Amino acid sequence: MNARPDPDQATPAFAAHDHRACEARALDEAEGRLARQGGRMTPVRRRTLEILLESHRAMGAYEVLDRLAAEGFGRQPPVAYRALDFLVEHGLAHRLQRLNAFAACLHPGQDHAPAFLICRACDTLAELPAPPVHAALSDLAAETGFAVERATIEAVGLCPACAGAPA
Amino acid sequence: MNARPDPDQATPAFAAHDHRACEARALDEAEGRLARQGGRMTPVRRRTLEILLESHRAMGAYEVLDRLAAEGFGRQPPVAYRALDFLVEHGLAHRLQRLNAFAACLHPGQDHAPAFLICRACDTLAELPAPPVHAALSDLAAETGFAVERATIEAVGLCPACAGAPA
DNA sequence: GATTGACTTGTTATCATGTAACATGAAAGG
DNA sequence: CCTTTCATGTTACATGATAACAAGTCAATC
Repeated sequence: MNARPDPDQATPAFAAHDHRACEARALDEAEGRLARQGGRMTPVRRRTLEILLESHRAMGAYEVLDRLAAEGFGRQPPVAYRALDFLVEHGLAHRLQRLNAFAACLHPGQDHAPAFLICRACDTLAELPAPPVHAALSDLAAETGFAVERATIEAVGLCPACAGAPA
Repeated sequence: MNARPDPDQATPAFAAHDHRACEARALDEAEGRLARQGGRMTPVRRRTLEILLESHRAMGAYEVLDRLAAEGFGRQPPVAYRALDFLVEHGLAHRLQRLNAFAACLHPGQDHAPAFLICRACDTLAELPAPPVHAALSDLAAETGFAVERATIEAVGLCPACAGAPA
């Protein structure tokens, strides 16, 4: 129930902190991680990670690309996408995803706190009422002082049918 | 603990069911809802909803657009987007969102079950370790027989700073 | 130290997704 | 009938993402 554990561990992003150190530590860990995993930390990749680390914000690939181009790296989309993909693959960055797709609502009217289950084999989508999950999320967020207004909860996996009969 | 409550209420999407009835019921409820809310159920909108209801799948806007165009409606993107937005606004469809953006990972190495908190005012993003939320989601999913492999949990709201000093 | 092979970077071209801005058309209300 | 409002349609563009290919780098071996 301690809302502020070791700041080095929990890094709330909202709290005031020594960002320079925060950045340096992440870069440091990255180097170590890559050394152990055999990945190569090249200039573009390092710079890309630094750019991402500058702010506690999610950035679009093209925003990153602009920065890279301004510093003499290639100005074509693949340059940024490749560096970003590399970082994600090695656990150094996250991709915040969106499906950009629509589905009919099967529970209109009921109070809405849905979660979505998407089968990666047959693309079937199930909408579940998920108040407990939303509650768990809101509680966690509240510990950092964040007020959740809307939440997106999507799971990818295998539906019973596809799990039973893998193609 | 009943894995199969009233099928009319829980509609698992994965279970065998009378889809014709399922579709009809949703359309029916939609009409009622719009009548109460004052929304207008026009031909494009109705057709769009029907298309979405045909399958338990999420569809891309351009996929819907192709269908609409083939049936004599406009063939420009806004036609589909407007109909879909309308349905979403009136609670008749969901938009499965993802941010399509990147952020540096602040907890590399730790076992990863993160949730993201995105402040809508300052765009600051916090990454939280959220095993309880993932656990709650997996438990819920397991009740339908779905095996979660990856989950995306994103919350939009106000960070403490922006909540305290609303611009 | 030359050669090979894997990997990285860069390019061009194209596709997919989403929106802004404006013109026309139908419908409800006075 | 006229006005206001909302729906539909268009063109044009912004943004996000990838395929396919050419060239450079680097380490390891022969």
